[in-house]
Amino acid sequence: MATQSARRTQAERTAETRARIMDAVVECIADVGFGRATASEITRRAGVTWGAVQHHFGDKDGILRAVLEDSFERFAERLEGMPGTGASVNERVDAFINCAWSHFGSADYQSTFEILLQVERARAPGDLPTWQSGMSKEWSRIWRAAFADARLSRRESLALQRYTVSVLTGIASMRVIGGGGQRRPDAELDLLKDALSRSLQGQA
Amino acid sequence: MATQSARRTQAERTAETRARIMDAVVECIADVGFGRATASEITRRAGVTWGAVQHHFGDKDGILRAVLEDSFERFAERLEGMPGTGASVNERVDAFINCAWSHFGSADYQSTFEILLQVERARAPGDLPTWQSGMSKEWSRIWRAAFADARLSRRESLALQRYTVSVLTGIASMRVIGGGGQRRPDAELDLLKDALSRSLQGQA
DNA sequence: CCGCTTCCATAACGATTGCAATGGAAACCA
DNA sequence: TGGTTTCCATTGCAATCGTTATGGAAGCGG
Repeated sequence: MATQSARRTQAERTAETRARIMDAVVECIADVGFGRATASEITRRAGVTWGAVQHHFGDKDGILRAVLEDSFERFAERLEGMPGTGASVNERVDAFINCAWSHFGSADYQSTFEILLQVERARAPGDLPTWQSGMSKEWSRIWRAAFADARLSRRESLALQRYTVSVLTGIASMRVIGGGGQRRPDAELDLLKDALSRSLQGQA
Repeated sequence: MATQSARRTQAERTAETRARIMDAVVECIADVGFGRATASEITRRAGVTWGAVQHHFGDKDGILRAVLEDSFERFAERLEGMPGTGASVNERVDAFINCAWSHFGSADYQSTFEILLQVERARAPGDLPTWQSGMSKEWSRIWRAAFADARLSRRESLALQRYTVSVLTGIASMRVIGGGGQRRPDAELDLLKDALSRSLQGQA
């Protein structure tokens, strides 16, 4: 099978190697945690050597940043298909949260989250926070598009957005530190949806 | 000054050395992040040598666990002084969340949280999750004492508790990965309080 | 078919890590 | 006051980390 590997274009080889390395990083962190996701462990899982990593990503921080950007990108793509102002507020909230949770609740995001924490703590004081530079703008744009008809001040809207992100992040975090959170946090998500629907409809 | 140090009881020496080491761990993680909180950096900040750490805590994991336990303990103590069922639900919710946030929002908790993530990922599959073994019981007991009069099923009560912890954890997490969160998240906390008050009073 | 570039494996390197072993000073107990 | 225990500094070590330098194989353009 796949003995075509003797005949592949450079672009194909590059794409596959990059994907294998990035997948290995995510899988490795998910399995043994960030602290034990060493360079040798990553290369072992990816089935490549460190030379390959060096060629494509430069150094270890390079892979981590690439994984983060990839995660942000796929999240933004996922959010694109949100229903417009045609549907009811409740329906839009439901779709939005479900979609967002399909990202925050994914196994991959647990790894991304650990990378995010680690990279963020190593950030130079002058640089923009990783979340803000990578995700905040997309998130905010899509949010405004989905809930453009809500009668909220800019301040109120931002607070709601921050609350949403915080809750999703928190539920995801608890799955890590709380351990056995294989259970789907439907109750928590429902509480979040209620709060959103109520606030977006101006019910103080 | 403090040349009294030539005359101190063993218990005093022990207490001070332990406190200095644990404080150094927290301070170190808060400053440079868990990844760079190495043994030498910790001992440098504490003004002791590794021998002292080894004597009191055994190994590095020992310090981390001690810091976690200490954090849990102080949190439980803080929660003890909650008003009983005399006050109104709104007042109790307000006091409870303010008190809980004074823990989750503290600078120390950021370090604790990073330790928690790291230790949890290194946990053996059979062991209890750190949060559950260290904090869940106390939390649940105090919660039930504070809101004993709420007409909620056990399932609903647990969901509310989990939601509360998730939101607080999430807000705290966003301060780390979002960077500039020196701002007090009053708006988010208000949204949480509203959800709690409403649910505890049975307003579907 | 052949130079050239891209891609990746191999094999070292220096720096750090956390830990074990030993020794001595201070505090306690009699 | 002398023996014992507690406390902690020192030193050395094995392991491992991430990185760099170099060489060769695979695809590409002429």
